[in-house]
Amino acid sequence: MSATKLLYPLVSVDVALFSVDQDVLRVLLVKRSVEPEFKKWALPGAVLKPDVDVDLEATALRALKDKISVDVPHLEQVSVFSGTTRDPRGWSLAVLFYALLPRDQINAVIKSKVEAVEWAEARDVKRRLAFDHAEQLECALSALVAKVEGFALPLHLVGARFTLTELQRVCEAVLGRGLDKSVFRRRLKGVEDLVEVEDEVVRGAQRPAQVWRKREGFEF
Amino acid sequence: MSATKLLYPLVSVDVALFSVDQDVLRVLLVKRSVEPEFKKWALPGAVLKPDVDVDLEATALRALKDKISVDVPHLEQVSVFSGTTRDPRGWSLAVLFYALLPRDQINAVIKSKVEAVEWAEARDVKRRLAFDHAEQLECALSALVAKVEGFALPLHLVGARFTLTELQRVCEAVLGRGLDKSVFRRRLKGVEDLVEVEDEVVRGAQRPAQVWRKREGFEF
DNA sequence: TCAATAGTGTCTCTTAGACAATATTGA
DNA sequence: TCAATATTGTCTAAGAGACACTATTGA
Repeated sequence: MSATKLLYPLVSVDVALFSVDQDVLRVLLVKRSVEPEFKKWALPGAVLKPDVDVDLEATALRALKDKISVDVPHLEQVSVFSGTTRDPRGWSLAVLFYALLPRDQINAVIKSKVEAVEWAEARDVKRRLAFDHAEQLECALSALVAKVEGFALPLHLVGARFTLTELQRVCEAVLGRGLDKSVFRRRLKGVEDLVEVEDEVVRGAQRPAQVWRKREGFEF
Repeated sequence: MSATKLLYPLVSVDVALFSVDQDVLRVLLVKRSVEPEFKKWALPGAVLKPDVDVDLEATALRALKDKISVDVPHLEQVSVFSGTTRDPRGWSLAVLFYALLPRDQINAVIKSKVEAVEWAEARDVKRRLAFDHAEQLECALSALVAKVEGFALPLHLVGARFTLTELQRVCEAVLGRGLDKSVFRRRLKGVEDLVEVEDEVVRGAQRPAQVWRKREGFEF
């Protein structure tokens, strides 16, 4: 039991998969079906399999493969958590990623009979999380917020077609605070990743809203 | 040979130790004394020893322990490099840190007979580096520059006592560009980490310069 | 016409950047 | 006095934030 523990660390990957639903930023949690931390809620994760994964991104993708039925866009490495105390099995090392799922694909989550899954409010997770996943979630959330605070548009979180107001709502959900409409749109002026969809509008009981799409090859 | 390779990744830590000398940002390189990449220049590194290191920061400190004779202040995790191709020994995972050494301690580097060491210009390393260390160095440098571009003062790079002009030169060395004196000093107004040392000045063939020190418990 | 939301304009205040002016020393 | 660098001040332009205004629809 202890020889292996001491010679090799347990290397794994955890992923905070974010999406926005009903103007609320959510993160995907799974209920653990094995020991340790059996039946506790946790971020999706996977133990590194050197014979299967070409690198840690591959491990991260594998961690999500049986959780959602679509390809995960935008995987970003956040940080590493390591040491002797974070996992009861001994010396462990977890590389944390975050991933973004468009709001129109939030139902692509696979409902398994083995593992319960849940879209929890990212800022107000009711569950007590396994291992150091509460800290990891906080860390991933900070990284995402920092990026959006720096004017990056989280285009991977909106659907294929969207209005500027929808985009603003998504940013507000990520940031956890309201934004001024005028200031927000002023910023969008020079953004190359936004493309106007001509002759397409969303109608309601008000002035029609212009529809936009993402430029091919946008990054974030 | 291959069973171990496939079951466990090689986990190591590399450290980019930066310092400023003669207004030039430098990074510590060591000449490898063992295979693989024998005799090539590289960032200081260490293989994780789970029975010795409590976490990866401990591994990073150990990687520098026989390189410099003083305590390393400010160790910061940057990124992880992983995969099957970056190390000839097989599946490997390297966690990159950067560290800062005050300019007045740049001679605390231990000259070993086994390993040659060198303070190379961080932006213009003449050597071809081992493994993916060129990429790692670029990554660490970017992280450091980003932090200083965001107005953080790299106080760990200056000596115990310094003038504001010296501090400016250090920032310029890190950023790789000149800064406006007036703008720079305007920013310093509200910085709590800077403490004026009363009745101490540096004299030369000009108006004396006020001497400053770092506040106890400063972070970066 | 009105409610509702889309989209734009305007004012102020802060700050970065450029550059000038002043201060204080040793030689 | 002069050269050299420290330290401070001033002007301008760009941008953020707050908020008001106009536009266009369905009911």
